[in-house]
Amino acid sequence: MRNKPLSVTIKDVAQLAGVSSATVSRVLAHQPHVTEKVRQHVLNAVNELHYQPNRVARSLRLQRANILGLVVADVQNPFFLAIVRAVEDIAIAHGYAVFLCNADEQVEKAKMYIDLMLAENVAGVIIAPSRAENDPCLACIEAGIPVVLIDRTLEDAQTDTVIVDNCQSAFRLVSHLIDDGYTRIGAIFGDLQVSTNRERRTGYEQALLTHNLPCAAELVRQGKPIQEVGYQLTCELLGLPEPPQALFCGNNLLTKGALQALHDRHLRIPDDIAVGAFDESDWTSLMQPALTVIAQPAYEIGTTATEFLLQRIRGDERPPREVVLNTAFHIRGSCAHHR
Amino acid sequence: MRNKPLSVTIKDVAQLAGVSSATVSRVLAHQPHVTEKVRQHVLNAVNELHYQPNRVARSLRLQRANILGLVVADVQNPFFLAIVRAVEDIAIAHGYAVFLCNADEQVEKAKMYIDLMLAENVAGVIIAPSRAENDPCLACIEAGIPVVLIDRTLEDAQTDTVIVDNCQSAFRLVSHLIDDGYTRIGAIFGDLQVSTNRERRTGYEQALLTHNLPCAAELVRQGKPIQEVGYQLTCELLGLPEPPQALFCGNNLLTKGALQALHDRHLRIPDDIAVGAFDESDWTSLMQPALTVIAQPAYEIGTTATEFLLQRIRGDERPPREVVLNTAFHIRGSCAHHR
DNA sequence: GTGAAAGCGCTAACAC
DNA sequence: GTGTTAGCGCTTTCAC
Repeated sequence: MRNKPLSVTIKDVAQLAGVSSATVSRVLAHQPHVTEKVRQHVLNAVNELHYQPNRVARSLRLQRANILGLVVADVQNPFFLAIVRAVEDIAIAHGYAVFLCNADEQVEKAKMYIDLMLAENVAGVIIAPSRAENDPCLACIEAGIPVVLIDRTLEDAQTDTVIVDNCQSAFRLVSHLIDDGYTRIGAIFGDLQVSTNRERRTGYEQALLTHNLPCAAELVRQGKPIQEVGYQLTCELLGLPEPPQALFCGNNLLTKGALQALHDRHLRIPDDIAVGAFDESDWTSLMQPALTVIAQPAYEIGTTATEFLLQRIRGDERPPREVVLNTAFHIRGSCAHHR
Repeated sequence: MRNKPLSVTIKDVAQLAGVSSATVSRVLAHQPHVTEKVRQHVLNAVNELHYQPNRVARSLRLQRANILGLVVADVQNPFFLAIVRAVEDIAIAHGYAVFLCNADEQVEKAKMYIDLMLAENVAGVIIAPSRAENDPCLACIEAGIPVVLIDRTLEDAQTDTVIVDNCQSAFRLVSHLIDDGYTRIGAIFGDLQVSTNRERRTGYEQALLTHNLPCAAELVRQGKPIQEVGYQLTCELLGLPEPPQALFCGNNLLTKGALQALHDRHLRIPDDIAVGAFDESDWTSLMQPALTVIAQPAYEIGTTATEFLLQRIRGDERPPREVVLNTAFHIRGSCAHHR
């Protein structure tokens, strides 16, 4: 085993400053009742020794680490990645480290990570699950740790939630397609156990109904929100006796699969089939033509959630809040007037 | 403040099993010299109480947490993201959590994170910096913590390194362009302080020299490896009196900027200009035409580095190793026979 | 206003 | 083979 050089402890500082470790602790915690002179001595000693408090010891003593847990369903999804960055930015600014957990669409992995976070005494947790399984998250609430949910709601969890208006956003996009003259609009969604996907489908259906168009069950498909499934579901739609004129993709990974399918069949966008999708990605504007999308305020979701969490950690006992953030609608070349 | 319910400690287990906490510790550490009968009693108690060792207390006691630090230059870069996933997978399998730090191309941020990691007693660190600044990383080595560098080498740091053969890979790609008949090949690279970028440029130059082509200084540009800079550098090349027939992009973010620039000027690939690039991204095969790229074995870099790090943590004192992994060359539609 | 001392949960040296 | 105990570095009563 490598031998780690001993680091400078609070005792070293106390000794150099000629006070007790209790006093050093008080000074660093910005507590009152410390003489200004003593305070200066302590601060000088801290600087001289480059003292950095041992976060582990503090965690053990306080039974709470200055760490925020963050569980996302898939870090490779740019939507979640933007959230990760936001949470990190805010957390760091408040002296918290972030324990990032990539559940990777697996409930067992999420559970394992949450147990790990609890064992690390995290101060609070932000969870952005993609599945309906709620067990892991509830464990945190049971453990008395503040929890903020993002991206989707959870029926059995009464806790702060930050989401977007999925239904309204989907309604807007599909309505736009209808206004462009498309009447036969296919749609692919992620698992319907997830509130997000249910709401997006509802928005899709309501748009059709509002414009007196039929909701053909054959035009709506759902599956695991990954690229391969997007590819397959799109192939199914294209194989229909009467294939759709336009396609609504309910998630950015499904979108990638769908585009791959259209590409492989040499279908031109929007001439052969129009496309509108949920989620902005860095390649959506690079495409030829660029993709019409609903952009979620991912970064803002992250910052809002983190601020809520920090409030709870500080002891805020208000009843749970649900914040609904606005999406942005970017109309680009992937849909145009039909025919 | 919320009051956290008391968690079950090693003492509770000891009491239920009718042994001392030391024995429980021994059983859980898989130490020998424990009667099978006692062992069973302890394990039963552990299961019954759902005991989970407090990782914080263990860290404090051992002066070393079961946490691996991972510092990447930019998590939004798919290359680093793949590494993140790899490190996580291996670490978790060995009972380690991962403390992910996104340096975000900022040395100060990297330094701050590294201080934080040291204060958290991480067992070891994997660093994938994008800048030449080496200070933060050296702090770990000084602190006696095992360090594995990935993606690039660091002259003043004698420590394990996992990289790819950037020079050879660039040589291969540029040679391919030359074989296709392109003689005037522009190139854009990230900062030349970074070994990776220097090597890629060397490969580019050697390919030209080997094929008896001139190395025109005007055709080579470098800057911060971000999309905006890629855009700008490409515009500069296109603005030359005699613009390049082909473009070699030395990094995936530069590539995105370059493609955006070509797109904005309505240049067709490969008819107007051919493109070859470093790094596979999820959109490179989605493009029309798909992009010819050198794919780095990002996941393998991550797994290799993590395995090295775990060996060092276990006390391996071998001299530092440098592993060079192979890249893959995917020839696609973005370059074709010239004229 | 400051110090002494206990103790967070765990491991490892030392008894027996 | 198992128990007793000290102590990791910190915060926080409780004295004075």
